[in-house]
Amino acid sequence: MTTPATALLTDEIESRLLEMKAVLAARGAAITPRRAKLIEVLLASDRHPTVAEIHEEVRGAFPSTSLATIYNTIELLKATGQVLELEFSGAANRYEGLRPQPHPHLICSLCGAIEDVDTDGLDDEAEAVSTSTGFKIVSTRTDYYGICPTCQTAEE
Amino acid sequence: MTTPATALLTDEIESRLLEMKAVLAARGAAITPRRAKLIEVLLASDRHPTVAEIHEEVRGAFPSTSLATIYNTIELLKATGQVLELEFSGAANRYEGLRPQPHPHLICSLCGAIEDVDTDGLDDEAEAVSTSTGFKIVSTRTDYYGICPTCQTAEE
DNA sequence: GACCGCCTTAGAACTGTTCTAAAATGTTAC
DNA sequence: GTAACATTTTAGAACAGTTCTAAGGCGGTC
Repeated sequence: MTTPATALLTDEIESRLLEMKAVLAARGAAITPRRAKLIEVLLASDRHPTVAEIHEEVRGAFPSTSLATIYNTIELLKATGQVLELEFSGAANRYEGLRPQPHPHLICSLCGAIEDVDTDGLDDEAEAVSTSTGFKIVSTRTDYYGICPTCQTAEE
Repeated sequence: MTTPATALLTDEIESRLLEMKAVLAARGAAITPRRAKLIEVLLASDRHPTVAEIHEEVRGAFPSTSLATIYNTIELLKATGQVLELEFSGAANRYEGLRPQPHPHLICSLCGAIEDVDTDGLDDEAEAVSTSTGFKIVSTRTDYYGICPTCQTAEE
């Protein structure tokens, strides 16, 4: 008997939650209630939330939370490699806590949905580029812009 | 006897210059002196210039040029697919007129240099992602972040 | 030469992010 | 328990890049 997908997801979130807290603690940072809530919000969301969205949700639990706290905590998570930041010009950055390693994303130009792409062998490309150019490649960002299946059917 | 690289480059710039003007003209847009200068600046630069940098240079020829004109003209070029916009959060966008089709870039985290990556077969990856996800992929953005050869030697 | 539409200007407005100074909240030593 | 101290948090100002707005300038057409 296999575990249902939702339970698996919950387990994944749960273990990341513990991991993230552990990394912060190891660095000497306090796991304050606001920070704990922020991490939960980040992991519970499958939408690559913005700072504003995270702020909104954390304020549900701690109404006096300021925006600066969200930015500060995200900064802390970034510094420890616990969050992946997707920067967008002209729009708010988006954050991902579950899979903080760089990986490609699909972005729907119509509805704005952002989906993860699971790839294993993408580093081959970076490897090839590195050897041909002499660059020491540290990180890769790949975004595919297009129309998601839902919007495609809605268009017809 | 082969043509020297610099002459080739000049030819490439020259033909792009004509092409860009032709596309604008075909759309009914005037090739004003400011716009012509902007296109020249864009093509002459190998640094993926920002709007501010372009503005600075165009002002060398037409001192009263406002920033809005640069933004407007870039917008016009974007609308006709004649310029590639590289968006950066927290930093100015950068523009490329010579090769307006999306292609990967190498970005040095130390000196900020941006270099083009010449690739032919990168669409295979997009193709694979498209079939596996159902997304209709329209455009791809790939940035490799790392340390350029120059900065690597300077580090030692 | 009057009209009309496009081009341009200067500056205000806007958005997301970062900074600042002060207040709040722990934590630790004793 | 409490004094001293570092960390966290707050509210709002500051900032940078981009977009918007209203007005004026320019050039072609009839």
